[in-house]
Amino acid sequence: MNEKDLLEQMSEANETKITPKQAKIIQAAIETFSEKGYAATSTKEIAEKAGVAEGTIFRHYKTKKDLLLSIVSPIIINFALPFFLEKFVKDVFSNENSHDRFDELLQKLIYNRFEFIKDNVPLIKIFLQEIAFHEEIENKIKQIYTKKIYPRFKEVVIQYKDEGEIGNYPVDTVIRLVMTTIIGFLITRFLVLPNHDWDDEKEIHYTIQFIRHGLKNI
Amino acid sequence: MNEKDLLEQMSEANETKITPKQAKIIQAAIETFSEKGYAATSTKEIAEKAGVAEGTIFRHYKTKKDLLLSIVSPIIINFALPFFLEKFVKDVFSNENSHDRFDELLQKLIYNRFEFIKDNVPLIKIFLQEIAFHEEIENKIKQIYTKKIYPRFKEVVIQYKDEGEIGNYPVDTVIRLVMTTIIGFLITRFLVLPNHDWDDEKEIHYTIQFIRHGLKNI
Amino acid sequence: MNEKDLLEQMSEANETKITPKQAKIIQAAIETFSEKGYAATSTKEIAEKAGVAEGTIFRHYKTKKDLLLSIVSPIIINFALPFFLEKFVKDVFSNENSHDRFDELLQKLIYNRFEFIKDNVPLIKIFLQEIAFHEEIENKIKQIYTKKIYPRFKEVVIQYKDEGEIGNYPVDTVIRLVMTTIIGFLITRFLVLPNHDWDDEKEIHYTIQFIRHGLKNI
Amino acid sequence: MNEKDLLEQMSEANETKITPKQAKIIQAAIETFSEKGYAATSTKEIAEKAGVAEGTIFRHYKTKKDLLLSIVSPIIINFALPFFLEKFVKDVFSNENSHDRFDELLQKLIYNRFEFIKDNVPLIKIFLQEIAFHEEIENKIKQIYTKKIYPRFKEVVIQYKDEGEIGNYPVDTVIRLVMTTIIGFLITRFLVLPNHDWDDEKEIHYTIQFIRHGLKNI
DNA sequence: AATGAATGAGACTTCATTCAT
DNA sequence: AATGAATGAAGTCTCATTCAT
Repeated sequence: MNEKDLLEQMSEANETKITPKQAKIIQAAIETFSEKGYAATSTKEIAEKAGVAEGTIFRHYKTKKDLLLSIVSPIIINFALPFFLEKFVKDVFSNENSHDRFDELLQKLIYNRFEFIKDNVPLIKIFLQEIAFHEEIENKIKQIYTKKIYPRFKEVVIQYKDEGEIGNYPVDTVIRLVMTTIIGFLITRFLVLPNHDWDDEKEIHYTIQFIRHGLKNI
Repeated sequence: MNEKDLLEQMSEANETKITPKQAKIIQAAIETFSEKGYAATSTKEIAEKAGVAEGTIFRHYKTKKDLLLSIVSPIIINFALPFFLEKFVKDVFSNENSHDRFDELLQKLIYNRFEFIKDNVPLIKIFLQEIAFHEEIENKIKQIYTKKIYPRFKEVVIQYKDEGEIGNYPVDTVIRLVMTTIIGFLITRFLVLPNHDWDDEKEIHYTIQFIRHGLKNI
Repeated sequence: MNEKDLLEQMSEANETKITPKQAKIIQAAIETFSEKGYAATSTKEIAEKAGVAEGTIFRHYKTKKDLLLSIVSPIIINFALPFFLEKFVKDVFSNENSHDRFDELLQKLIYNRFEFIKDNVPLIKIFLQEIAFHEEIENKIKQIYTKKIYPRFKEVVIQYKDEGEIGNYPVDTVIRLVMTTIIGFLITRFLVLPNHDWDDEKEIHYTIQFIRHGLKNI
Repeated sequence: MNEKDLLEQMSEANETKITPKQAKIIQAAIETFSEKGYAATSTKEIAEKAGVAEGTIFRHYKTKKDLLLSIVSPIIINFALPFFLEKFVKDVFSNENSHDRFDELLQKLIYNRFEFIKDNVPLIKIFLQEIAFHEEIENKIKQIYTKKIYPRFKEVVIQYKDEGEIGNYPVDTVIRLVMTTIIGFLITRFLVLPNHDWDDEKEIHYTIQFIRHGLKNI
C-alpha cells in the first residue's frame, strides 16, 4: 500500500514521458550542479553539455529552479525508501535473538543506503548543498522525516531498549547518534575522501560495532 | 611559539586597520553569504545591507571572492586552534588515571568547539557551503588537517590504545568515528535543529559516553 | 452589386472553409489581442486559449501578423459598409423635407455604426490600437476613406449646404466635425466608459441635435 | 497653493537629479515608444539610440515599465494643469458679458491644450496607445479626471446653463460633447493628419463656433 | 577613503517559427 | 489537419567591476 503512495509521488515527472533531449538535460544538469553548485551553473552551460538549444530546457522546465527540484525531489523519497516499507519494522522483530537482530538491522540499513549513495553521489552532493537555500526542499525532507522516518525509527529503538540491546539513553539521543554515525560515515566515504583506499566491508563492520557498543549500557 | 605563527597568519587583515565601513561590509557579507550562499549573493546587496556604496567594497577587496576568503580563512585556523597548542598533547598525558584523562580530553574537545561554533554559526555555515566549490579553501583545510590536526590526533589515539582505553580499531577508523560523532553532534545542534529544545550538558555527556563505549573493546 | 464586391474582398478567409480549430484560434486571438495588444500577445497564449497546439496556428496563418491582418481587415470594410451602398446617397435626396432628411441621415448613420460597434468591441479595440503601427492597415483604411467614404460624404455635405441645412463651414471642416462627434461618442460609449449607465437613445438624440445646431449658421 | 501640490507631484523624478545619460535614455525611449509602441520596443534599441550601455537603463529604471511610467505620468498631470489652477474657474465668471466669456473660455481651453500637444506629440501618442494596457496609467488618469477636471468642468457648465449660454442638455452630456469635440480636433490635427495643410486659427474658430451653436437651445 | 554612475558580459527566459511524426 | 518538441534569435534584467569625482 505504502509502496503505491511512493510510486505516485515519484512519477510526477514520469507521467509525461521524458524525451531523449530532456534526459540529456537532466544528465547535464546533475553533472554541472554537482560540480559547481546550482547558483553558479548557467543554463547555457547545461544546454551546451546536453547538446541542446538553451530554449529547449525551458520547454521542459519552466524555470531553472524547476529543473533543480525535478532532480532533487526524487532522491529525498528514494533515500527514505526503506522506512516506507512495512517490512522494515517487521524484520526487526522477526529473529529470536535480539542481539543478532540489532546487528542485522544496522547492517541492512547501512548497506542499503551505502549502495544507494554509491550510485548517486552527484545527486547527493546537489541535495546536501541546496537544502540550505531552498525552502521547498527543506520542507519536503522535514515532512518525510517527521511522518515516515522518525516514527518507525522510534518504534524500533524503543523495542531494542526494552530488550536491553540499547542502554539508558533518551530515544531521541539514540536516533541522533545512530543517524549521525551512519550519515557521517557515508559522507566521509563518498564526499570527503572518495579517493581514499577504503576497505568498505571492514569499515562498515567497525561502524556497526561502534554504534552497538556505544549504545549499550555497561 | 606556535601561537605567534597563528596570529601572524590570521592578521593579514589586521595589519591594515579595519575601517568602520569595512567592518560593516564584513558583517553584511557574513549575514548574506550565510543566508543565500556566496554565488547567490550580489555585491549590491552586501553594499546595501552595509550602508555603503557599491564601489567601497572593491576598495577593500579586489574581488567578491577576496571578500569571501577574507571571511572564511580565519575560521579554518580558529577551528583548528586547540591542536596547534603544545598543551593539547601534554594535557593528555598529565593525569595518572588514563580513564579519567580520556574522558576529560573528549570533554575539553567538545566544549571548546561547542563554544566556538555557538559564537560563529553563520561563519560555519558559509564555510561548510563553500569548501565544496573553492579549491583555495579546500587546500587550506587539507593542509591544516594533515599537518596539524591529524598527527596530534594520531599520537593521542595511539597512546590511549596502548593504555587500553580504546579497543582494537585501526587508528584512522577511530579518528573518523570520533570526529564524525563530534562534528555530527555540533552540526545537528547548531545547523540542523538549532531551535530544538536542547539540554546541551546532558547531550554532550551522552555523546562522550557513546564515543567511549563505542571505542572500547569488550 | 457593390455588395458582391464587398463579399469577395471579405471572404479571402471564407474561400477555404474555416475549420473549427481555426475558428477557435481567431476567437482566442481577438480576445487576447484586444486585452493585451498585438505585440504583447504570444502565439503560445493564443494556442492555449484556443485549446490548440502551437503549430496549428502556423498551419492556418503563415505568421503572427497574418493572423492579425486576417482579423483586422474585415472590420475596415465592414465599418465603411454603408458608404459602399448606392442607397446611401440616394436616400439622402429622397425625402422632400431637407431638414427631416438630414436628421434621418445622421440618425441612420449613428444607429448603424452603433449596432456594428456594439457587436464588435474587441475587434474595434484591436483595430484602433494597431492602425498606428502597421502600414498595411493604415494604407487600407486610407484607401477606403479617400475612395469610398470621403467622396460620398462630400457629395452629401455639399447638397445640404445648398439646401441651407449646413452653414458656411468649409466642407472638410464639416466632415471632420461630424465624424469626430460621432466617433467620439461611440468611443466614449463603448471603450472609455462602457460600464457607465447610458441611456443610449437619449444620448444619440442629443448628439444629433448637437451636430445639427452646431453646423447651422445663425 | 494648488500649484505647489502640482509641482510636488511632478518632481518625483526631479528630486534625484537627472544625469546626462539618463536624459538621453528618456529622449530615446520617447522617440522609440512613440514610433513602435511600448511592447514592440526593445531596451537594446533604446540603449543604442541613447548611446548608452543597456545596463545603464536599468540603473535608473528598475524595469522597462518603470521607464514607461516615468515618461507617461507627467503628461497626465500636465495635460490637466489648467484645471488645477484656481484662476480657471474665476476667469470664467470675471467678464460681464456671459456670451463673450464662454467664447473666451473655449478659446483659452483649446489654445492652451493645442500648444501643449504641439510640443509633445510623441508623448501624447505613447500615452494614448498605452492607457489601454496599463492599469497604473488608467487609474491615475481616472483619479485626476474625477477629482480635478470633472468637478471644475461641471461648475462651469452649470453656471453657463444658468446664464442661458448652454441649452437644455444634461451636464454630463455637455461635458462629453465639448471634450469629444476638442480632443477629436486635436487628435485629428496632430495624430491623424499632421501633414495636412491646416489653417489652425480658422479651424479652431470653426470648432468653437460648432460647440457654441451645438450647445445652444434654439 | 568613499561614492555611485556607467559598463559589457552574461544571466534567465520568451518567442515566433519549423518540422518530423 | 494537427501536434508538440525543438530551435536560435532576441528580450529583459543582473552582475562584478571600473573610474572620474
